[in-house]
Amino acid sequence: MTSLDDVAKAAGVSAATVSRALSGRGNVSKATRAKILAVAAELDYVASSAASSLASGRMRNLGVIMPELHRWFFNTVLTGISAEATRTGYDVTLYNVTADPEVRQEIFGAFLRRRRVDAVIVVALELSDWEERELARLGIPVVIIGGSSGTLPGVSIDDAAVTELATAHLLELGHEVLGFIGGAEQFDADYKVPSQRRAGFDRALRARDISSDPSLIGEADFTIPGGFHAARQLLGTPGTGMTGLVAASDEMAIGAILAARELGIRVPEDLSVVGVDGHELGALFELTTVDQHAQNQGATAAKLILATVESEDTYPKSLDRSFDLLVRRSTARVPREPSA
Amino acid sequence: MTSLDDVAKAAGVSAATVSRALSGRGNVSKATRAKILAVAAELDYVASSAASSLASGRMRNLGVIMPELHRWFFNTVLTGISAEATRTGYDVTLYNVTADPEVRQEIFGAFLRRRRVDAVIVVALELSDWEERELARLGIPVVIIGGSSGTLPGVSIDDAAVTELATAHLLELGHEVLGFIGGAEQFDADYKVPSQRRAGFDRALRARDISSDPSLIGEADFTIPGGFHAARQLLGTPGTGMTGLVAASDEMAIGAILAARELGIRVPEDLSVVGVDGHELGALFELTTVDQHAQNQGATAAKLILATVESEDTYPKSLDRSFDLLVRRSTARVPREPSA
DNA sequence: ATCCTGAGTGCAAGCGCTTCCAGTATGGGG
DNA sequence: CCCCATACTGGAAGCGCTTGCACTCAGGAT
Repeated sequence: MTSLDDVAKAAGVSAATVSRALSGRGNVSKATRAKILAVAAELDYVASSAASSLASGRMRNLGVIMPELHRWFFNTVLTGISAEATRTGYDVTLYNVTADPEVRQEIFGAFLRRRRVDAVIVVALELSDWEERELARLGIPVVIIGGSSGTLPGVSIDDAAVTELATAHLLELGHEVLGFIGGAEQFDADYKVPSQRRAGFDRALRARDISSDPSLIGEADFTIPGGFHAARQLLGTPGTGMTGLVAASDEMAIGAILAARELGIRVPEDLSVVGVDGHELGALFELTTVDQHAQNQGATAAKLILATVESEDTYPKSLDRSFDLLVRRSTARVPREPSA
Repeated sequence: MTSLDDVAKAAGVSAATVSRALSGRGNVSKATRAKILAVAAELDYVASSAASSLASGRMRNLGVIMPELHRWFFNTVLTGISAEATRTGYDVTLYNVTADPEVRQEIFGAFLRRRRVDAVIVVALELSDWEERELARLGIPVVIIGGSSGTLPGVSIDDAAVTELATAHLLELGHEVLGFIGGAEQFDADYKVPSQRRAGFDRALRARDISSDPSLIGEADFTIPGGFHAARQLLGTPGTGMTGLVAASDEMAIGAILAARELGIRVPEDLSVVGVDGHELGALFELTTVDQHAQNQGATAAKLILATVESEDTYPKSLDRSFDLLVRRSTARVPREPSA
């Protein structure tokens, strides 16, 4: 392995100058820099990250903490983060916090404290006080995506607004008896998004003075099978008059469409279904949804936090937290005579 | 931040002894070790990874290279790798090689060469000669999952055997006219799994002296929509007499089931469908499949390579590359009078 | 002509660990 | 009772970079 000194000798300058030339910090004359760059390329020199980190305190490494990788939101956000990090020359270290509390404690209490990362992005994880304290103790920038924290900055979208928009869409189509599939109570301790999404649904109904029927609220785990089972129950109940269904995630919405098909309920003729996410699979099911630009959320968070790390500046003022209604064919004007 | 020296002073021993006590290398008396452990816990000491890496050359970091994160196989394998790495005290650094050749070159030519990782797992990526050379140059263990290399060791399953098993299952049920949905030609340059899976299908047919009908071979990209479109085309062709369909991935198999439903073809009464993977979603569609234990593949690869790194031993001799047929309800005995 | 400023460079002191080596006990074998 | 292996421990030399500081040398201001 060629070292800094090798380059310095070959270029006839000191190690300090090579370091400055390669890192861009400090003054080096044009000619010297060019020479050094040439020699470094020639010798195929790549700096040792450990040495560089130890001396400078900078790791060029971004930590990402997420509870799982299977669900669309997570791997999509991660893809966005990774792309942005790579562009900026940063590595991405993934900490997959599992349900096992020991693993979780190990990650916050030990892994992160090795000072491996310059910054941390936390994805859809509700942090305990202890975890927030551990994070704060690291003294590095932290950003939250998909979730919130009293003390930590986030780039999350407005999780109530998305379902409110989805619900309003159905209301505008004339639907008055709406069902909702969202997060189960037991999730909320760990993850506030489900209750926010639910709140948006309620808000939209309240704005039109429509009361929601508690028997039309289903609970699921944001997956396709979860949505399927919840929807089958909702749709199997006779006499509800439900003509529209809002699902708090596209995966659940797709599950609901599958359930409807199985029960012989036509979408959108008998039932309009709208989701939230912008999942790629939505196209296949012609699902109307609120696209939350998840990959972009990841990229934005990464851009934001890396800018902070690099410039030691404060966070930029404006963030793209946009989302928009993507109307496809799973929603339609309310039928004249409601089914069931 | 408390340092090694702080602990040494507080414990009344030298830094060398603290290092030995904490790392487990070298001899330290029981009493001294206990004292040091207590003091370290008290001071909440965690070693700086940069310093430790620089001095020892060990990173305690596992690199994972994958081309994408969306498809089930990738995030499942990654989950397995991550769990195992965390258990062993290793970080996981994710390199998401995108389609952009510049990114790819950057990762192999620069990121990996910073000596950040002790070992690399390459997932489902066909490497160019240059890439293999770069990897070899790092002088660290490399393992391939889902794919192969002439020179690098792999833990992949036998990709022909899985489809052979799936196909044999249909043949045993009496099906004689089988369709196949697999990878499109253009993928093969980058990724040999598709052609292997196809080879397994052919082999099973040949073993029973059944010739495969080229018009019953569909091409898709291993996703649900891909499978859907390919199957719709296959199933839309009248007069083929096809009663069984083998898909090279569960996602494509699910797409095929959706296509069949749309066309009014009953599964399994009119058409038996079998996939390969063991995708969680398979249960919802009652999909018969060949489970390849993807998460376990990731965990196995990680275990293997971390053992190599830790002990500087050679690779273990026996590996679990098992897969097994999981019969659900998407396959059935061939109908008396074939449909269409 | 003299002073000051700032660009360009090298020296050397670390960054916080690991580990080789040497030194001191300690205990069992002869 | 002596010797020597063995178990512990500390000293000190790095690991390969970064960066504060000191120094030189021009060129512009006075």
